[in-house]
Amino acid sequence: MRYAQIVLPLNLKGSFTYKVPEELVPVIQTGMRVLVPFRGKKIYTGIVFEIHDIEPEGFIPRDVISVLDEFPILPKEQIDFWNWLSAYYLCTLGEIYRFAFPSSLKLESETYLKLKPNVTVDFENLDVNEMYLIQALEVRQLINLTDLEAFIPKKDIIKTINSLIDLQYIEIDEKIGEKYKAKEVAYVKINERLLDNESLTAILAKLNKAPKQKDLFLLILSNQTENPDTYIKKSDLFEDGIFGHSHLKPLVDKNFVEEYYQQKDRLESYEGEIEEIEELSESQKKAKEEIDQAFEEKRNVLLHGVTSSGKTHIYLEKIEECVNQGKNVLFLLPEISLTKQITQRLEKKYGRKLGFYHQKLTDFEKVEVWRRIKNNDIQILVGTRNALFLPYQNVGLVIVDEEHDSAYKAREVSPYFNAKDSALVFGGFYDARVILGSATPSVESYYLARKEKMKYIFLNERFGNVQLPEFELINFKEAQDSKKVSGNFSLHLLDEIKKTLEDRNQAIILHNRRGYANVLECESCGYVNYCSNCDVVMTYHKAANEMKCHYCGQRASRPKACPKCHSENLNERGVGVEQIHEEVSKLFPDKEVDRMDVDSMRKKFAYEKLYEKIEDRETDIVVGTQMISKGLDFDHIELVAIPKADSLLYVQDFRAEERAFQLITQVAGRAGRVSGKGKIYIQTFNPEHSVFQLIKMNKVTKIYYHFLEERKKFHYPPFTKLIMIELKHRREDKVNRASQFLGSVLRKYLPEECVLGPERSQIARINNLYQFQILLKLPRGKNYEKYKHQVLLSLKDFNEITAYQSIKKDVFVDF
DNA sequence: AGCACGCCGACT
DNA sequence: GTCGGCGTGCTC
Repeated sequence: MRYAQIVLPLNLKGSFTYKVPEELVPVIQTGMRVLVPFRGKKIYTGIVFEIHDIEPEGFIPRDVISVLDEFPILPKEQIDFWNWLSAYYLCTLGEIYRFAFPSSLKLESETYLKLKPNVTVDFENLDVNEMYLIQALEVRQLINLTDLEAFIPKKDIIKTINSLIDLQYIEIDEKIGEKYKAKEVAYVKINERLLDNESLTAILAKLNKAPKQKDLFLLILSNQTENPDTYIKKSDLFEDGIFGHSHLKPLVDKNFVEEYYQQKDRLESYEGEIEEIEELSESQKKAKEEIDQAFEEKRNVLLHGVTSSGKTHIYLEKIEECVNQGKNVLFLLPEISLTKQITQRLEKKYGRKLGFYHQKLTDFEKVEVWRRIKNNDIQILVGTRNALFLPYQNVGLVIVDEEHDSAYKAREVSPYFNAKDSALVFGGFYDARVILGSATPSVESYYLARKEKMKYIFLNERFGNVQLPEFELINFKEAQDSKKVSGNFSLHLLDEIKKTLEDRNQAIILHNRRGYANVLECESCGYVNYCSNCDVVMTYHKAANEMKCHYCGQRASRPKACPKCHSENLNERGVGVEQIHEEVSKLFPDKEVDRMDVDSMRKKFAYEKLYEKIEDRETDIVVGTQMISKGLDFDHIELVAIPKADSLLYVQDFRAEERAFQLITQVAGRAGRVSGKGKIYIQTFNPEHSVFQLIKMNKVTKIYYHFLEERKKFHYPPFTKLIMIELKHRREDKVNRASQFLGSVLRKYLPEECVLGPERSQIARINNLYQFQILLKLPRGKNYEKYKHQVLLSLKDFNEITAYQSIKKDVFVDF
């Protein structure tokens, strides 16, 4: 007897045991997709994680219905990776499965209704809905549940179906079908048998009465004789509007013209020239040699290269080497929108052997990448965090670019894994080497590399020996006191911007807060506009003239008067990027000032358009949020200003200073990339702040030493491991009680100093769910697994309380 | 997760 | 009296 452990695309723990029927025993393998029944007639696509012959106890397993794959879709390495993810991040395999697979690859059965054979229906006793349904079934035989909503009110559906089943008129069935459809293109050609002169004359004679058809026939014929080897696209025939389907159809019906279809890739590939990469500079060569050496010792690498040091260059060399060894490369980026430079360079070299994968592809496009990876047609895959789950056969190199970027961390959907850390483990399973690259490595990675867990390689020189930009701290308090300010800008900064523009150069202004004003406050009664779903104030967006909640997305029109006291004096408080943009536009009325933030980039191709505008130097000043710190590599940006830099530090988060450092350094890196004369202006009330001082001095080792000292002092990572448990529920008292309970259980299992909280989350309510959190600070190293096991036990105790099962619980490991 | 079962309030 | 609200339990 053979049994299989099957993972289902549901948020359920572990796998389920199914019996493998005799006929499937020779074909089933781990990593294949199978169809299995689950709960009644419902059918799911599961994945075989294990095949064994241990008879289960306590229940009778059901049979595997069928095997969907000829070869395993998940390689062994991925199965190991999933198991590791599930154990490390305390999530279920089902969650990983759902996240990893495009939905077309995990078919679910759909429920259909049909009439029972040979029934006679007594319409007298049926109500309107029942009658509708029976009549519909008599016409269409099968109806799925979603179609039903079109003619029966939603709330009556269940009732109607149940009643008709009771009457034995209808029955329920499940159907499962392939969702993926290859994209097909229609072609036409003249029927070959007619291609001799005699038949052609006869046909043309026949078509004399239909001149349009005749012309179309002649068009196809001439195309075909001109280029006998190329196909004639059906859509091309109709392009100039002279002919239509009504002219072609008779020709096809009379068998003069044949129509046929060809499958076409949805994925556009580069078809242009293939270029070689340029030679490395001396310092790049040295860095590359160090990487080679580390790889010899099977060690991973943290490549810490200052902005414009040409990390990409080194990546390209390593990619080339890896491909030449017949192995494939996975190149991870935090967001696909910033792939322009790297993909342009890779495309020119690898053409069709390059693939992309990210969440913005359509489902069918994803399936096509899956197939190409599985067929080993892709040598280099550029993708975001979800690209870790493609069915790679042999990976030799993994590159995680901008490794410090928080986009590698998932906070929205489970599994809550960090793609940067996971990539290191992933590399281990494939026996591939990993390069983490950044100009501002995360404190954690820096620490690991310094502790020799990875090879640390520092590229301290910009490409072409170009100077790093110069930092100037502007004491805004002093400027204010001496009346040398205009709005949010010191006169000194405005002067510098003016000079930059006069030289026909460009400037960037960073202000990391969306909207126009943070709060709209009533002057007479102090009323502020709260979101009705969340415990946050609504942000005023002037461009859209509306109030937006940045947490649940709710929008409302801007109130004309205070809803409480009807005063019309509403103050705009807290400066947003829209306001800075407006201010700068007024200060430089004859210059082109553009804004770049999520709100202004929402339209399709808005980013691309602005990108080109900046590239063509039509834009003089770009005002934006953190978005402008990424990917804007242009030659003529010479000045970067951060008018309200203090706002970067006043964030309640132990990583606030690290983030501020990363953001400032990254945006500073946009300046003076070619000239080496970039200038950075940081306006602050606090020029003495150690982070600003350290950035200004540009002593990298000192900065990280500072961060590490702070982390050590307050027991934060990398010196401890954090796990954050967040509980959510519609009712505040309930989630409060539940988190108190979980807190006490955790304290029972763990030392007192490890458990912090529970406490109300910083935002106590989002989308009408009240949130509480418990923070666990666990020791690193050997004991960590032991402690984590205790956490699991606590969660198990908690789950056993049935009253708390409706509480949504999220566990963030390495929070 | 989703879906059925089962126990209490608001209506014909 | 019924309908339907959602809290609870289970799925190989």
